Amino acid sequence: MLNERSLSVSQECAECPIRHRAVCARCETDELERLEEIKYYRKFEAGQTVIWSGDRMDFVGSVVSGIATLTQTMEDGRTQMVGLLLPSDFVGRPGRANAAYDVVATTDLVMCCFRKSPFEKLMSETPHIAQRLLEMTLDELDAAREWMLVLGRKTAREKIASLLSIIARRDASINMTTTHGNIVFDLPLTREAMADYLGLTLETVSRQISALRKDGVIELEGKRHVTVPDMSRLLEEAGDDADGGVFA
Amino acid sequence: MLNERSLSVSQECAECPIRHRAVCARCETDELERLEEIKYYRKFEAGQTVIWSGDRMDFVGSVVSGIATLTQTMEDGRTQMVGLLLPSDFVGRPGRANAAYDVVATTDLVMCCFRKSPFEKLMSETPHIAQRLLEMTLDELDAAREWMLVLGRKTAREKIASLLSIIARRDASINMTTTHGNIVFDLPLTREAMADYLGLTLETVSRQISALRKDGVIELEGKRHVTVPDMSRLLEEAGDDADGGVFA
DNA sequence: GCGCGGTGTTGATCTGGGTCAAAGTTGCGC
DNA sequence: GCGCAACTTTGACCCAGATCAACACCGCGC
Repeated sequence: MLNERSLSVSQECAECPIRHRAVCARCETDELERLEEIKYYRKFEAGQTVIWSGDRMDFVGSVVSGIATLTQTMEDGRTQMVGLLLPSDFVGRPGRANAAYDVVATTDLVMCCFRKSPFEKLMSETPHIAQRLLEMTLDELDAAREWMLVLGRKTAREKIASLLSIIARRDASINMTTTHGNIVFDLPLTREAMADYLGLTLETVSRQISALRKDGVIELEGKRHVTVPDMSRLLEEAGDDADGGVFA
Repeated sequence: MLNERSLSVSQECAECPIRHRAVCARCETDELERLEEIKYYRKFEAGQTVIWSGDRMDFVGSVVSGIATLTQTMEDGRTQMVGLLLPSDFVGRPGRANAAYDVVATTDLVMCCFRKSPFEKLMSETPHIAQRLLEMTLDELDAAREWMLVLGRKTAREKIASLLSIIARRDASINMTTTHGNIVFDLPLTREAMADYLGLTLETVSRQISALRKDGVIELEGKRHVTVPDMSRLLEEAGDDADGGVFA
């Protein structure tokens, strides 16, 4: 979690992923200076809604720390998570006035935001920003399509294994928490949120997690702390070839 | 279908969606001239594979006429369609060497292609190309996420209705084939392809289409020719609010 | 006209995951 | 430390859609 110190003018840039990854990788000095003018931070507590689908959205931004979800809900209450936002992920769509999805913080969350219209102006004047966003959007599109295979064709057990694989990988790239070869991480989602991501019920999620534990594919400490003794085994359970699959 | 006449140098630009929609909308003359150098057409017959997942892909392009599908296949043969390419849709990913999905022509198909590396160079020199691609990619991402809701949370009947809605709409925007209020179109997909799109079996697709016909939601002439007497009824069956939903 | 392969329909049966219900676990405010 | 609420697990039963099977339709080559 970002402390006040790190939010001071001189420090924040080093901490802000969008500055580094989406906008600033190849920025010149004058662009950096302009960015300062339109940038601000927002903090949310676990459970808080960042924005409701349909609401006016006058900013874009990226996750600095914490986790948020993107969900769609039908009138009768069925909900489907369509994206998981981890640190460095970009939120919001240049050129669209209203949010298309509910964005909800599932942990305490810090976002680095940019007012939209100046951001768009900056983008139109700075070619590599659009290119960087294109690259990121294409990655998201690949992830969404990979997830379509999970939702459409995988069994409940494969779905759980796929989700654990993704979390393990994303988490590893941030925290590098491995203990003598084991991969160790905390589930950032409740069983219900996992169910909404996977197109299952929470009961089925619970049962399949129990089954994977019973079969030694994962180890559980409490409800959330997971150890994966053999990642290739987990990938196999997910129905991916060991060489990549969901991680492409 | 494009005839030879329309492929001559002076006519083709008017017919080529990418030129108009993805690249040329705001091009200057010199850019148009450069584009000519790297542009070529490819034709495919129904059933032909445009490119296999994993193969080297040295072009990007867009569909001029006909329909293609984007599919993923697991080792055991389960397949999931992750995209439907209709005229004007863009194919390929700047900055990636190999195809991520199988692309298959489901009807006779004409594509307008650009050799990739000159296209990328052009893109880096012409800001609005990257911006246009970003816009298109964001639209595709929205479509993919909309489809995640269909795959994860809708019933078989709702899935069929959702697919019919999408085809009706896309088709209408191209052909405007409505007869005194009715929406009329031909299904461009086999029952099996529909099943692969919807995460169902072909038997279930067949049964649900029969059920929708029996209930008067659609009318069928032969296996493929569909009439929708009441579009809002179809949208209701799809589980979308009448105001947009899948069409957002 | 006939046979054949691709496509589509329909029926019978099975089953993975949903639904309903109950009880266990954890953490927090008082 | 108690009580409550949120979260999780587990069991019993059910049903939507898968699977297996048979047959109908249709265009095409001979």
